[in-house]
Amino acid sequence: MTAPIRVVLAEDQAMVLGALSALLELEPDISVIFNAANGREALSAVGRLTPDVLVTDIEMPLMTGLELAANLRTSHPAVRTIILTTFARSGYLRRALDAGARGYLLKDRPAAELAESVRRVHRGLRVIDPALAAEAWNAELDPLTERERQILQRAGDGRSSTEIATELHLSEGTVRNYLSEAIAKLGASNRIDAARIARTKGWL
Amino acid sequence: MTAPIRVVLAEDQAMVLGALSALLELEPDISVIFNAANGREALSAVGRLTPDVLVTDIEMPLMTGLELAANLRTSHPAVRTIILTTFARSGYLRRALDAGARGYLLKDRPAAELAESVRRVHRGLRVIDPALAAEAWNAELDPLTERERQILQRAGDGRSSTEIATELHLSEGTVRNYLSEAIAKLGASNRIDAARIARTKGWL
DNA sequence: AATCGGATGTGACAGTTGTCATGCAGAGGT
DNA sequence: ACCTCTGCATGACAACTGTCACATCCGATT
Repeated sequence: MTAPIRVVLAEDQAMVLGALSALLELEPDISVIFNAANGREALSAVGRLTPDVLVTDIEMPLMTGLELAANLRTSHPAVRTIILTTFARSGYLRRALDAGARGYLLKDRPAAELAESVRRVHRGLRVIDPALAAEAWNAELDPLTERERQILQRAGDGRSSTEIATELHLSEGTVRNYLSEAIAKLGASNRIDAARIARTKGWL
Repeated sequence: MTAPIRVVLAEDQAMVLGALSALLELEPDISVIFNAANGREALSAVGRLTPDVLVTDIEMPLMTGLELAANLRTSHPAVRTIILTTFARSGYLRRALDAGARGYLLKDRPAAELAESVRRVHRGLRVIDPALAAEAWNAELDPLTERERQILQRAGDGRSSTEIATELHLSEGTVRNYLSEAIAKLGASNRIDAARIARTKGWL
């Protein structure tokens, strides 16, 4: 028998981390050598242990999974990264691939796919959630400008045009113009709807 | 040796569900007899299998964990329910306890606490996340009426007063009145802000 | 040099939202 | 019966929001 695949796991919810670890440890050909609670911890573990595969969540404190992937791409190119996340957002997938990730897996896929994905990625293959890959193929690009994004974020948090204008040193009319533009671009019916849509696409 | 504790698990993210199941199955005195993907499935599984303990997430499609707990309290009072969730919201905890839950556990607690909590609850004890319990002690009560909650939910999704009025068979003025009330009660500056505040407290 | 897109601004207008006073009907408590 | 609370409603007014037409400035592309 060949040596097991050595895996580092990164996930900020301790119980989910422990559970995923238990799940992978059930596989005789896979060995979880470190459980990291955030991206920073994972980065240092990878440096010390040089695993074969890294499985990481995206939204974590200190360092996100996407930042981690981007970092490892240059510092440890031999380590193959799988992003494991709740979010089926084409914007995230795009960023993950740009960061050199070899896999993008959703937490609502069956548990068996995790080990299988680790094996595939270890063999040098790519594993992209099929539904999301299809969607990303013809997904619109982010139509928002940087200003529109800034303003939409704040509007989505319940700030008024006046407050946003003050905060960003703009006139109130300008803020309303940007929001109107964003609403039109996203086909939304008001600022809140627009913020919601942008969030689900991973553009905020 | 006594018979193992029979557990039904409910969690909508399949991979997390499988992983938690694997984690509990590692314990010799615990046996996971059903994995449910939502509250409705869990409800029927409990009816068929009458487990000792139910471990359930809150936010799930078709039926939330809180609704499930409330339902089981009367239909199957012998089944002890543990809520396992990401959200440290005192409003959720309060609703969970009102719904007859015996445990409220956060997903960012160590993995070992899950099995331990199952055992304690099975022995008839309560298990409440200590930090959250302390916070809930002096947390404000939910000031919203049922109508206000319904309307605030929809407003927070970007629906206009008119749309909400049509959907709920109310007049537009009434919808605005309820929103105005909710905004005042929550000390918010507009409907969006109000929805945001209510959500972070677990009142939506 | 000419053009274009992005960032910024103004002014005007219509539509939506937030507030308040006030009213009415039904459910419960005294 | 009487009172009070809650849910629902209306109307009026002020404030906020969304849209549009138009204008200026700047940097990048052609």
